[in-house]
Amino acid sequence: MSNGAGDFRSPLNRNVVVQTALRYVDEHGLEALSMHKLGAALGVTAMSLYNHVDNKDALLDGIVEELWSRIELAPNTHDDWRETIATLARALRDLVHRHPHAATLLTSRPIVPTAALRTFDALLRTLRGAGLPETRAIQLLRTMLAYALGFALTELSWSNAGRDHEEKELQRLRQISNMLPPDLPDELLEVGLKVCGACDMTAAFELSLQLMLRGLDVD
Amino acid sequence: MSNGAGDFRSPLNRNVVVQTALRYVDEHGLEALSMHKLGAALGVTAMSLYNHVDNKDALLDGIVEELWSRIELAPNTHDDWRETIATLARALRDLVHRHPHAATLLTSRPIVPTAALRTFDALLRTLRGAGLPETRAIQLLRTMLAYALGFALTELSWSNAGRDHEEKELQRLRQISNMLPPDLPDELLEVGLKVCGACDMTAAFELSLQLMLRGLDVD
DNA sequence: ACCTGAACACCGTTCAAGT
DNA sequence: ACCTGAACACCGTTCAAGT
Repeated sequence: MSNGAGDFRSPLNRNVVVQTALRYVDEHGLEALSMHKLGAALGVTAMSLYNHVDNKDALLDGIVEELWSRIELAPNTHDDWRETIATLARALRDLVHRHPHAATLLTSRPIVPTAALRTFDALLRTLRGAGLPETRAIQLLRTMLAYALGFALTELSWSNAGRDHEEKELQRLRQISNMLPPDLPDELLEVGLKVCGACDMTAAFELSLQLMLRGLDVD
Repeated sequence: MSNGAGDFRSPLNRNVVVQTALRYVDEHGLEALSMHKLGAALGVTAMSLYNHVDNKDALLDGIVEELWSRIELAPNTHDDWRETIATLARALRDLVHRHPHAATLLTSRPIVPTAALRTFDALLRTLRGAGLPETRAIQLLRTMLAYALGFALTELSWSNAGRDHEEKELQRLRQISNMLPPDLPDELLEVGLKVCGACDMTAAFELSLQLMLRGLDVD
């Protein structure tokens, strides 16, 4: 018996290593991920992972690839390019919400995986098909990327524990005050509660999204 | 002689520890920061830092505080609230650009320092003074925060080495292709170059900014 | 081809001890 | 009050050795 999973386990490969790493981060947080512990989770020692991944940085890059490959664009039923681009924004925010602990990697690892480019390519095609000039389409894409990713990441970082909006008001306040400085002057407390208050973030996201698209529209 | 700086050095305090930490991250990158090395940079052993900071997480939180306190809002000369909010967006992007290695902390540490709240408070006052309903002002603030932070962070992560736009075209291409997968299909290469291409990011930022503000305007 | 043991320098953190 | 030495468990990574 050479490992806890028995001897019938198929040999490791890069893909299962990366998949397991993402699952591990989803469950235990990014800081908890180590080569040793990931190895243990796979019934193997840390050193064995280096047969499938160059080093830890490469593993993190692998997670980013995996994230981009899991983006789920809603089917583009409407023939409106504004809806198409809104779809990307929602899909990105969804992705961040599904992987809150791994999402920061999307802006901290400087790589653009194939899966991301495929998504961009499809979107640019649609936009061009709708008659948008190419430079405009690219600018639009970049803007939406930045908005959706930025919104989701700040939203997440400022309400980390806040799973659902179902929680009790009192513990919501407690949670917000944990993010605020303990020595916060009274006159700033109100501002903190307002800006960090959970409210309906989905609605806020949609509203700003529509505003942006309208801004593009009147051009 | 108890340390490299001589015996006349004034005793450490939390502020100089945090300041030095930020400077260290600015120079050597976030990954390079360790308690041991920060101690050495201060002419002291790692353990001594724990007299001024609870632990490394608290140190990182301190850096986030420091970052927010270094935001520089351009003076609000115009009486136009759209310019006021644009000023915040530019200041945030500037801040990220001035501290590219530390900036990711802004969305990975779940705290909202006093300096941030003070900035928000001033802005909300101005917006209310211009006649905007409070809920609208807050939503506007959140949107701009997300947009500016998101734009700057994605911009940074996808052109990490790209210091100035003055660089040679060839090495710019080389740099981009470093971010792209080595096995990228040809048909996606063009998309990658377009989306990641440096172009004039400041202009792109401004353009989208104006579009968003215009979207708000026609309401 | 894949995995391991032993080993390395480095990490965060503690605690008792020094001044 | 502030700093240190010794010590701890835990990192990432290498390499020679096993199958």
